[in-house]
Amino acid sequence: MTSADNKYYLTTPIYYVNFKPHVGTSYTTILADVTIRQRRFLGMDAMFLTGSDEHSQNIADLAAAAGKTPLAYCDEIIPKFKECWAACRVDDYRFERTSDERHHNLVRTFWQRIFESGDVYKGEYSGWYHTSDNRFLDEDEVPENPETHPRLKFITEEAYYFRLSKYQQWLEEFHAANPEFIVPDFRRNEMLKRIEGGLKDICISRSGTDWGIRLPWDGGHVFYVWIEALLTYMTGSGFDIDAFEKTFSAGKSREVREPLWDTRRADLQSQPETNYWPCDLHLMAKDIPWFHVVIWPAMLASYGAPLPRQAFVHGYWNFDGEKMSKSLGNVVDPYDAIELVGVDGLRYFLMREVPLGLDGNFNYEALISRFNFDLANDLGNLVHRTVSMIHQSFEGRVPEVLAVTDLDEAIERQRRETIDNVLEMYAGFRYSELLQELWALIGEANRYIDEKKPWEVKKNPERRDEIATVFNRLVNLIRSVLLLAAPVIPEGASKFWQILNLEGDPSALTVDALADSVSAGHQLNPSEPVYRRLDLNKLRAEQDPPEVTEDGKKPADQADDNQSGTNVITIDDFIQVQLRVARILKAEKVEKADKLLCLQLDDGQGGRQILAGIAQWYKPEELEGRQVVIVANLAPRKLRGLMSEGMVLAASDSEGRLALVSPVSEVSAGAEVR
RNA sequence: GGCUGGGUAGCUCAGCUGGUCUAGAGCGCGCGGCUCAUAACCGCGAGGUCGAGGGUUCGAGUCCCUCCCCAGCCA
Repeated sequence: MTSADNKYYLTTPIYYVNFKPHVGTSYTTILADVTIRQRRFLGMDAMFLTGSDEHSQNIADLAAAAGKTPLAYCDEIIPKFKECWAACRVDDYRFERTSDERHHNLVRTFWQRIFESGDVYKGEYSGWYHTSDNRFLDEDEVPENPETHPRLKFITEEAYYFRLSKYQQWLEEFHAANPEFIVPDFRRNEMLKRIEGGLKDICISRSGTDWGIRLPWDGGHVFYVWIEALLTYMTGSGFDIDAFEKTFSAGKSREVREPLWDTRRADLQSQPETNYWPCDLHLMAKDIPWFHVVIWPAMLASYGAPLPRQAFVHGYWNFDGEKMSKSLGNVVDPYDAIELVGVDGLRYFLMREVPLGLDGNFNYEALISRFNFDLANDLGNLVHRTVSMIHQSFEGRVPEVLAVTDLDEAIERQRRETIDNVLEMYAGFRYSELLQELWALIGEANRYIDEKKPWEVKKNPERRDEIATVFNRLVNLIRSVLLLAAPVIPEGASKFWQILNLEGDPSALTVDALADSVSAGHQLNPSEPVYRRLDLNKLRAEQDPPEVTEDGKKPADQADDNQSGTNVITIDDFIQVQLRVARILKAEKVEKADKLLCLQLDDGQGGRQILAGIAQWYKPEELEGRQVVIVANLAPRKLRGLMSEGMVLAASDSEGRLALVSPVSEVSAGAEVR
């Protein structure tokens, strides 16, 4: 790329604003943000556009139901999107609304030219219209009794059509000449097959509604949403269509740029009014590539504007293997994830979990595991142990490289290779692979520490030079990792950067910084954990609603009983249950639960709280001071909003009588029961 | 129904044009080591008929054929 081609412009789809964002839209937006951050790191003038698609019939309907104008309705929801992006650490973008006047102007001018060129004609359309998908259904999509469907309306109307069919051959040539246009390639193949299958002209207007942009040549019609919404990509790029029209008329545009897809930014320097256009990348989920790789290029070809360079089609997010849907109630709210593992945790998970273009599976256990293992243990602990040791043995100053061994050279070599590989993977949007590559280096660094045992410097001062080298290598390795990972984990990268007491912020630096290194004698700040690992068991307990099992009755457990038909267990099984004696310090009834008592116990290990279903048999006051036997290693869980960390043993007979189990004579609290 | 891509350790998946794959990684599990560190880190183990069957080849997760199952796109 030449310096004239230093701009990088990408778009997310402009979202329907009829509900707040969920992980799916957050994913696309984070994908955009990571890409933009990385292109800026490469020194590019990178910009991304997102926005709102407001002219759909179903927004008009929702607004009407709420007694508002569609515009006012959107005004209220849009801030929710912006807040969510801020929470995801996506904060530098342009937001374009289809209701924006600048956009309306562009749409009118754009289509007026196409209309005049003869690619638009008047026809009639009738069919079943889906009011929330905002499109007419194809014949074969119409359900059995469409009249009973709440969102379907039969509509016959005069309409204008765009001659998409005319562009079939052109589209085939375009895609043949631009094999990288659609990523990943299995999506490309799907689209190519459909194009080969033939193209129908598409309806571009609707009548009978006021909500939308009027056709400049026929005020009785409004543009069909998709047809104008795609153009926000141009509006948002700063494309000045009026200026462009002038140079176009002067013969400066199309003629010097055939074929249209050969346009480089350098060619456009005589036309600064194009601004960030043409787009370098359109990001989208797998439901809408048809619009972006077929209709959109054909529209641009008809108009005569430079074409976008690439479209990246990603998959959907499932939840626990099931489709996420509002009716199933399993739609993941990004705020929930952020609350648990922070922004970096969410961003890292989303980027790490999905290979190029495939569907992803979201579940909280996986989210937490990734956070704990990769961010807290591998990366976080690597920085923490390294910095801590440098403080202990080298007064917090990065030592000099003195004696260099094979191992030191090997780790340095891997550091360099990783940099090259990761940069290449960023270029191809291979985020999951790249994070694996980066974490392989982190793993290598942890191994390096274990092999070099730098803590021994205290006992073996003669190893001081050798160990000095180890720390120098480690600090520089960590620094490289932070620079490369910053687009994905901007928050943590910045905090680690501060611990290393480095200047600026890794997100604000560029590739050149990878060639620099920390000089010997550089003073580090004290370390503290940046990512704190979460206790999965505790969280799991808090999530489980109590409901059943609090009366102590055990449902037949089919999973474990099928070994030999009996209930015999081995000593190994038994030993796993940790039984201890504990003294009841305090007992009180739990509100709104007639069986439960909340017990405070001295278990000889600092005390704990257990909820027991014994209220019908024991009064709180007669329990205080008593010794009982508890299961000490039972996973904690929440009952009636209170934590229960274990279980108190009690015997119950066939007549339902219940008696607590106690040692026959006093023993010290915490005594093991065997 | 057509087209495309898959079925590899308990789970999630790597394995390009056939031979360092006598089949790998991460997680989980088991055992061991270390102690600088966020109960973190490091090492070892699993004996997986690489969906089933047949074929090509000196040699096949890796190529060909048939079948079964799953996913995507289209009709």
